Amino acid sequence: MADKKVMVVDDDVKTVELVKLYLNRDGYQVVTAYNGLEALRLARESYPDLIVLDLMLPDFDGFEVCRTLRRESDVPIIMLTARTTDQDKLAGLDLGADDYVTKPFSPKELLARVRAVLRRLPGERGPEEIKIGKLSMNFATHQAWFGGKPLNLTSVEFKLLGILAKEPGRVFSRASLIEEGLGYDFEGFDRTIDVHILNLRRKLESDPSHPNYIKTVYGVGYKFVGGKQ
Amino acid sequence: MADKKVMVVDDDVKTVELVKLYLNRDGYQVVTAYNGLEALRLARESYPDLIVLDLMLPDFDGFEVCRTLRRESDVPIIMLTARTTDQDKLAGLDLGADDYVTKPFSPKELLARVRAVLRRLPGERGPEEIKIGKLSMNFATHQAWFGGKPLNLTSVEFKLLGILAKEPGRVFSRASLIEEGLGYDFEGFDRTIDVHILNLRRKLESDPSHPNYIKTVYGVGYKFVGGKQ
DNA sequence: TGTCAATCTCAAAAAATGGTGACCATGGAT
DNA sequence: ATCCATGGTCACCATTTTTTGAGATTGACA
Repeated sequence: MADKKVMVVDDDVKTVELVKLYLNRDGYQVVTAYNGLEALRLARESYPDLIVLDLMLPDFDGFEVCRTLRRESDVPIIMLTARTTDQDKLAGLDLGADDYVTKPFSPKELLARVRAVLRRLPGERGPEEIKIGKLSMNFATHQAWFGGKPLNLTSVEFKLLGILAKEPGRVFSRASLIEEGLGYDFEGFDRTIDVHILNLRRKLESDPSHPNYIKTVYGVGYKFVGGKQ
Repeated sequence: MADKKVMVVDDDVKTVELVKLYLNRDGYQVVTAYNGLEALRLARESYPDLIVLDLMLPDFDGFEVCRTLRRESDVPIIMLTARTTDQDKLAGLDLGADDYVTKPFSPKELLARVRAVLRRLPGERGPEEIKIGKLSMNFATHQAWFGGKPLNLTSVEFKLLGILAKEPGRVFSRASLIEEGLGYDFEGFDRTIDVHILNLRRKLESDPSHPNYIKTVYGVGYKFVGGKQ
């Protein structure tokens, strides 16, 4: 999944830095602006996937920026506001902001909302279902079938098979399977992958020692293929 | 947009004034009534676009008023009810109200619902009612039935079950259940979800330790399924 | 064919996960 | 004030999953 770009607009440098830190740590690319004019210019040239926009800006306020942006694109906007009265909240939503967070906010909450807004975006959730040869996987329900029969996979197995099956034929190194499947912070050995692959093979290959679907590419890694190949 | 007219009916003057204040401030025209008879008379002569109606009125109760009004027009009605006591009374009855707010309510919340009902924003509110297998839920009245029998759910339980049941089969992580059900600002642990699920199971599974409907997906989260699966 | 590293396999050890009862805090209702 | 429903937390346990270690096997290549 390509990194999403988030633009953070606030006149307070500390706030911007804090938000940027958290967003970066969660894998987002971040661009920053400290006033409305800069925000508009940057939005037009860097096409962020989402904008976190403070209501109070030195030149003209977030309302104005929000309205202008909305005339030009339908980029999701999360409003940041220190005001807490109901009118402001509702007015903010009316302007087309997708969500709002009142200051002071916890970075965790903002992060959660950023994720939620991006998740709700049409098409951003990736395919819910794939079908390659005899394998079908449904990522919404976490179910997989092979030749019509349900596979009883653990969550790691499901994740790994998903990574492989989403790009049939492509070879994934153990390192990249670990990163994507077990997380960047995984500290263990890459032998672990071997065992998961073994278990997967036992669940879907008729002869696990001579796999037809989950193939080893000697010295490189593993790949999934739809049929004999 | 032309000013919408909202009729507020409650025997408590303070409540009426508060609601009126907020509605006015948000650009609505407001007419008020303090008992059922007055409400009916006023509804017939002033044609409000929406009615906020207290369930407990001095002369005859909101049930009667609601039913009578509904016989004469399809004006949207938002019911105000006290939290637990009236909830039992509501069991099994279809009032025909469009939404339902429990006292004590924040003016902010009521305002949001008024706007939602009047604007009928597409997608803003899901379906008012769902039915999956033996489960039915009515989101307007906050009632749920299982196999025809009313479930006595707390508000968190109702919300969580609603999230699960709106997309049967879909697996929800504890994190997303927290975000959607308990709010983005929830600071607690995800074990809290487990306990709510436990309580839900006790209320609708015949054998809570071997659930047929609210299933655990080990290492991932929970899902609701209509029947055996 | 011999050699070495890569991979496979098994089973034990370790860790993660989820169910559940008990406890506490809060806030309404009585 | 007292009681009760609600929601949150904790700790213990059983179960399941994940990881590891060690030996067996396989593949590439001189």
